[in-house]
Amino acid sequence: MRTAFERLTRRAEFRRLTRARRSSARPGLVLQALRRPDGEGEARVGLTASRRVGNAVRRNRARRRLRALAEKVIPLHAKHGHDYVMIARVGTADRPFSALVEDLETAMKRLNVWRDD
RNA sequence: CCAGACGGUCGGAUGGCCGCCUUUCGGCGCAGGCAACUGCUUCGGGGGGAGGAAAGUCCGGGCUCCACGGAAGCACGGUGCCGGAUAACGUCCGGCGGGGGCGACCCUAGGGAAAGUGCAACAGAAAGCAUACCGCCCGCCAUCGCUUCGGCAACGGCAGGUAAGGGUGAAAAGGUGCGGUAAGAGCGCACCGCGCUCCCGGCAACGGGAGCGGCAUUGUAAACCCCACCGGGAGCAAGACCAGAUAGGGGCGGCGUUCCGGGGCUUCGGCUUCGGAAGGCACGUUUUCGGGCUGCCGCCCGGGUAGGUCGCGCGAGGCGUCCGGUAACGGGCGUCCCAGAUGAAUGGCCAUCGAACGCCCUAGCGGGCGGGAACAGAACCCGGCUUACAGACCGUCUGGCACU
RNA sequence: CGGGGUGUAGCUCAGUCUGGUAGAGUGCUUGCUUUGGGAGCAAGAUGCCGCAAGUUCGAAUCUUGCCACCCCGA
Repeated sequence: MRTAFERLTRRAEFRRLTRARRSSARPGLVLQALRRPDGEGEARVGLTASRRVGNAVRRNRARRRLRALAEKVIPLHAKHGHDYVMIARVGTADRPFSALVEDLETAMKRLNVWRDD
C-alpha cells in the first residue's frame, strides 16, 4: 500500500533491523531504528504485531493504530535515510492515542533520530 | 399478566476532519504502434469495500496437478430405521420406532446377536447346549427322646424331587395374580411381554386385529464380523508463466582415459582397487616456479535462491414476485453486479445519541448519577456440520392466573 | 492458508490396537551406612490419565466435540 511514507515488506529487512539491536521500549510500542547503507531517501517504516498481542482482531487494530501514528509523526520528525520498525505491545490497542504519540516521540529522541524542523 | 416452547430477522446509530484498497469515467504528460488502441505516472469526479459465525478444519463438491486401458473383485476407510430433497453429503425435509415433559415440544450412531469367533473382571453354587450353596419337600436307614407298644420321630446319613424363598451380581432363562401341588414348576388359566402364521391399512419403516405356541432367543457389533451403499491420491504454498539462479560438495550407475608401482581375482585374454606421474583447467605480473582443481551423461542426498504476473471473483449468485409441493426444494419472470488484500486494504481522531450492567431515591410505575457495546477479521470458491456470542425485535403455539 | 502429530507422577516415557490391577527410570521423603558429604542399601509418598459429552455393567483405553503445544509445506 502507498501511504505518506515507504513501507517495509520483506522479511529480510525486518531481520536486518532486529539484528542491529538498536531499540527503545515504551509502554505502548517498541521502536527499532537503523540507518540505511546509502543513508539517502525518505524514512521507511515497518509494522508488526505478534500473537502475544492478542487474537486477529486485536493484532489488526494495534497495527492500524501504529500506522495512523506513523502517518502523523514520521514524515515531520523522523530523520531521513533511516528504516524504522514499530512493534505492537499488549496495551497498544487500548492505550489513549495521545499517550501513544508521547511514546513514539520519546522513543525517537532516545534513539537519536528526532528531527526538529 | 406470569412462566415456557419453537421458528425467523438484526447484531450499535448519526455527523465532521484526515487517510487506505479496488473499480470506472475524464484531463495533462511519457512510452509503444501507420492507426484503432494499449501500458505507466499524476490530477479530478463517480461506484463498491468483512461475518453470522469470516473461526474450528469435522464432512461434501467445484477447480488444479499427479497416477491409471475398461470393468469387476480383494484390502482399507466411511455411512447405517423408512421415504423424499440435492451437484453431493455424515446435511436438510416428512414420517416410523424408543425415551422424556401436565403441555406446546424436545432427545435419539436406531441394520443384523437362530452365519461364525471373542469378551463378561470381582462377587457368586452357577455367567450360557445352565446349575444346585443355604433352603423347601418326599422316601429309606439309624441313634436320642416320647409312647395308649400299633407307632411318632428331633439330630444325622443315603437316594431323589424342586427352582417358591435367601444370598451374589450390571445381568440368574419370561413378569403379576389366581388355581394347583408332598414341595414346586407355563403344570393350568387371565392379563402383559415374546415368537410364529394369517388378515387389514401404508410406497415403505411400521401400525392394527385374529389365531396358535407355552417360553425357546442373556448382554456386547462406538469388539472382530455379516449385509447394503459410497470412496484413486494430493491440495491454490494446487498449478501456469516471466525474471534471476542452477556455484562449490557427497553417493550410486553408465560411457571415456596415456604411463608407472603395489594389492586382490583369473578360464592367463584380462578385470578390479589404491597411490603417483603425465595431460588438461583456471589463478598468482610474464618465463622459471608455486600451490589448487580434475572429463561427459543420468539419478539421489545435501546446499543455495524465496522476486513479479496469472490462477482470483457472473456464481449450484443475491433480491423481489408468481406457480408446483405438507416441507426440504424445484420451476418461470423481473431486477442487480455486490471485497479481492499479499509484513496483508475495509482505518485513525473527535462530537452527539445511546443498550447491557452498577449505585442511589421510590410501595410500585418510574426517576437521577455513573457506564460506554458480545463473539470476533475475508486469504481459491461454494453447500453443510460443530464451536463462541452482550443484547434487541417479530411471528406462531402451550400451561397457569385474573376479568368479560 | 493448508497438512500431520502429541497430551499419563515434579521430569523423560511405557500402558491405548485387544476396555476391568496405572507402571518404569530419574527426582522427592524417611531410615541405615560414613567423622561428614557423595555413592550404595532398605522402606515410602506422588496422578480428577488435557477438558466435556456419549457407548458399555465398567473407559487412560472405544466414539464424538472442544482446548493446548509441536512439526512440515511455494
